[in-house]
Amino acid sequence: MVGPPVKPTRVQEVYDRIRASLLNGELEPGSKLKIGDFTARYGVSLSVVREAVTRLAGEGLVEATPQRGFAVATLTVDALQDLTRARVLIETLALSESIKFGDLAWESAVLATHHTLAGTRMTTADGHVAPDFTVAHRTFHNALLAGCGSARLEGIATGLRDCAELYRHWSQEFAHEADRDIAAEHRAIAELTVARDEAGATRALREHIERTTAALVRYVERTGPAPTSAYSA
Amino acid sequence: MVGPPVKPTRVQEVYDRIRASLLNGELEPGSKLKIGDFTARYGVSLSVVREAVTRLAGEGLVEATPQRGFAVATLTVDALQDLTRARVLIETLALSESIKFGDLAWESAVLATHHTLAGTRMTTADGHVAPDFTVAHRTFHNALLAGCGSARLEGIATGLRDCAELYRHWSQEFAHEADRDIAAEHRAIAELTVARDEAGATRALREHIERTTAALVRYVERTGPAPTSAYSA
DNA sequence: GGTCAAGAGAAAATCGATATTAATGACCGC
DNA sequence: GCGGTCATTAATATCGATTTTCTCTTGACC
Repeated sequence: MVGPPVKPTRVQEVYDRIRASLLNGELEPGSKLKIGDFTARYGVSLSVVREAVTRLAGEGLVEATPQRGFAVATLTVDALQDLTRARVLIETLALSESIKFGDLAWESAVLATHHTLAGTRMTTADGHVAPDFTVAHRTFHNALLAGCGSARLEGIATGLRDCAELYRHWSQEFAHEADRDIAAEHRAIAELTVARDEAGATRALREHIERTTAALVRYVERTGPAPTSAYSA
Repeated sequence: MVGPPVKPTRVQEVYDRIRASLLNGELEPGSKLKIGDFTARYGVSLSVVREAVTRLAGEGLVEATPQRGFAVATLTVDALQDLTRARVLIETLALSESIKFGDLAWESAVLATHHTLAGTRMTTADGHVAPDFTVAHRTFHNALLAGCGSARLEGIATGLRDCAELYRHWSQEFAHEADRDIAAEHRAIAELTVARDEAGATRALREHIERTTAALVRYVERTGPAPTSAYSA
């Protein structure tokens, strides 16, 4: 009888905070993560920050280069397209499985999370991405795949999505996708999914993901090959 | 002009060695990984071992429990079946993509690695799994998926396979699968793959994976719920 | 004018010690 | 005699200092 520990360890706290910063777009892709800065900001020792960042590197949110430290994952157009391809393949796979095996509770969750998403404004008054929206968006997409019945598959899909999320912020800040009706895309995905239309739902999801990438590519190509990579020179 | 670092860091060395030990079945699933032991064995400091093990935990080869240290990943029957399902879905997906998009070099590599595998004895004189075979086996399976054109997808598949590899040793040591002709399975997979028979090849791969799991399940059920988990009590 | 090399400075990697926390077993009360 | 409580012990988590490695600047040389 051992409950999951009640008191989070320092590493866990720091990990959570840095991760949130990354996903909120508070750190520029490609920029160096100086361990020293974080020790000061969070009032912990090198080791703690180091371990937290090492974990993030394992998830692919951060790039680790021996002897040269850590940097927020950079994204070249090539890498972005590989990421997108992997996401499309794996997320549509998970969605197919969900549609095949998902139960009523899953269906209900899809509807509920979509309703929440639909009722959340995407941008704040000053034009930034609303934190609420980010959360609702992720929750909705997670719900879609939650019926697949495989914790591993779900985890993999979520990990890939988080990698992409790193950059979604940057594209949305700069390349307002005026020509998209994102709400409609979400609605279509939700409706086709609960209607158990496997082909339709996966197609809608694929297009949704690919449109987001297209916007990202436009952004990356306009900004240059992403803020200086740790290597590239 | 920055080449990949020539001199491996201590963490990297320790990481590699522990990882190899895990994959070679030198550490019993579920057993605790005492940091202190490793510092003595490898002549490095706590921090180094800790970081190496943290990385392994990120890959799923090791379980980390706050305040209670690290243990070799345990495998319940449930978790094993989830792992298998994820592997089947993702490896067959990657194989399909390979068959669709793989080029001549990929085809050649499949044939070459299969030939090597076919020419390598599985067990040593004393009945253990031959290290050569383990390497050849992994190389072959990697080659199958290498044509999929997505480094990410390939990496994910490899990661899942490594997780399973952790236990393959234990099943093979104890449950000699007399009723299987593993060589024939590999041959079928290789032939169907180079023949670009997508349905056939993926079916053969799926059955190959599922047969291995069946043997593992027999082993786990016979041995009990795997050598005492860090939790379970 | 440009290239390359030496040196100062900054950052990462590693270490050994300290503070916390969990596991172990003896001890006491019921 | 049994269950529970409290010291003891072992291992983890954290820290701050030291060593090693890279980076950037400066200046000599081609």
